Amino acid sequence: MALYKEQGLKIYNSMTGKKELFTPISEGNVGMYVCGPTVYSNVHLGNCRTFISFDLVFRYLKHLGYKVRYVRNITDAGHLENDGETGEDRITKKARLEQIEPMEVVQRYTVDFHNILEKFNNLPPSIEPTATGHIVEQIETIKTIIDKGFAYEVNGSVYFDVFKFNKDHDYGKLSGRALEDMIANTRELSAQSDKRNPQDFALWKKAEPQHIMRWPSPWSDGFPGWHLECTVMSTKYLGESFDIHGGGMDLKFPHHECEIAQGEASTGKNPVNYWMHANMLTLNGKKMAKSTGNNILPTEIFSGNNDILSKAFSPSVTRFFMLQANYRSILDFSNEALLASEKGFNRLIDAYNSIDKLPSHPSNSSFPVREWRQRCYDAMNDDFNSPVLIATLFEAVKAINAIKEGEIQITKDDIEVLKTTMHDFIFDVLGLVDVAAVNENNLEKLSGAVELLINLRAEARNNKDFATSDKIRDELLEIGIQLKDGKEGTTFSID
RNA sequence: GGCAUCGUGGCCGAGUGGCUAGGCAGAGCUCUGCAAAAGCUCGUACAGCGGUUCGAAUCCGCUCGAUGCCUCCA
Repeated sequence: MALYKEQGLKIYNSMTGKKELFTPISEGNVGMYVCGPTVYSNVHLGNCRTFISFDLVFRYLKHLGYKVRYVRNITDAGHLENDGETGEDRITKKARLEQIEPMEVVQRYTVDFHNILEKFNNLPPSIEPTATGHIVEQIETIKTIIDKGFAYEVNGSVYFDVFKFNKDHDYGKLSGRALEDMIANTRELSAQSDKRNPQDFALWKKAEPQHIMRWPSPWSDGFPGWHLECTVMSTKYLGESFDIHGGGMDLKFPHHECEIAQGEASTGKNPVNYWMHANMLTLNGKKMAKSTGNNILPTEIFSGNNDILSKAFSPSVTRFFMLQANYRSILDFSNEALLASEKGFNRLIDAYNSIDKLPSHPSNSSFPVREWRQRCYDAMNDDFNSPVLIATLFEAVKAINAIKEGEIQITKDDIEVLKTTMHDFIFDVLGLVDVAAVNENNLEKLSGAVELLINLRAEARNNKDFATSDKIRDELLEIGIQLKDGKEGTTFSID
């Protein structure tokens, strides 16, 4: 029996503001769409948080036994820097600055995006469609929306008629806005507009002569509106209605609101059952953003080459740091928080690695392993509450250490359950990586060498030659290998 | 200005109408040749002011503050 049948997963639905029991449209199958990046510069850590959050969702759904189709787009068509009617798009601008082709920009930063997410041990999505690869489909959807009367053409551009849509639909229901309020609070736009109303948004834009990224369409040589690609590609690969749509909080309005409008206008159906929004990662208390320069790149964290951190941190430690907060909470990035996470992470991994050496008791188990395992699931079932999961895993860390000390007992069967559960959650669900264990072949040789030193040190200690024993201990520590004297002998860990 | 979210101990961060997660840091103890590691113990926090309640940090109202969105952004 699939796990999902016995575990009641609840998801916080941004649309209703409530945690709801998750029931996919088709039993056992999940369709999930997540808004991907615009590839015009290096992906920064704030971007990564969102994708790590949804990687957790993806991993847990899979762990529960669902067959998941995870679609995440790459926005590679040029979109304008602001809502003005003229101006350069981001990708073209970058291309001009770096004196390369726009598609070279796209390629370069798509590769960067993939590399970084791989370092964070994110699983690749099932389908990663690009906006430029779906121009034909986007044009078809625009035609449909025009036919249904929810869009109009002006001077080669096509706009979505928000006012007309709002007459018998609710534009703003996701973000809790009312169209009337938006009208009252509309900012003055200096640029001249072809729109009937400022709230209308572009489905197709006629390209200015200097605009390089352009495609022919029935209305003009131009390019699609930003919101359209997600509607088109989610519909194409997941259907007119699908289960989960995710993205960063900052996309809730207007991007996701527009997606709903486009979907409902073109198909008449509610496109998404569960909306999920990952919250922002802040730096110095402010949102990380490419446009303001308030950000840090993952490579700067891994290398330690930055002004914020006192040392380098591995991708897994960084990921662990993020997973210690709920995806719906704002999380502030700081050196102190990373240092704390690193210690905790190492303690967790060390405990896991020591399970194999635990002594078993023929009959007694004073640690309630099965009850504990269910609490791990309970945590994740409660809207992917990774911080509570981690807290629960630390209960096992305590137990493991207590067993090691001989303070409590556990049976062989329970050790097996403990180990499997720890492995499932640490590595499969949370997606953490034991850096030292990655290269197992070399680790074995290294272990042999360290064991030799441990034995030499033990001999020296027996002979009360503490100068030698301390030399071995201290110099190993300097290299990054810590010896740990316990009741059952000495073990070691590698930083 | 509008909409939204949030304000938890030294720091990071969960959670809940009554039984006060977890990590890091700190103090004491145990173990140890010394240390580290590990274990045990300790610290009683929920912005402020009112209200509802037998009881609220948890519900309601107000005040203050922060952040996000309202223009591209994960």
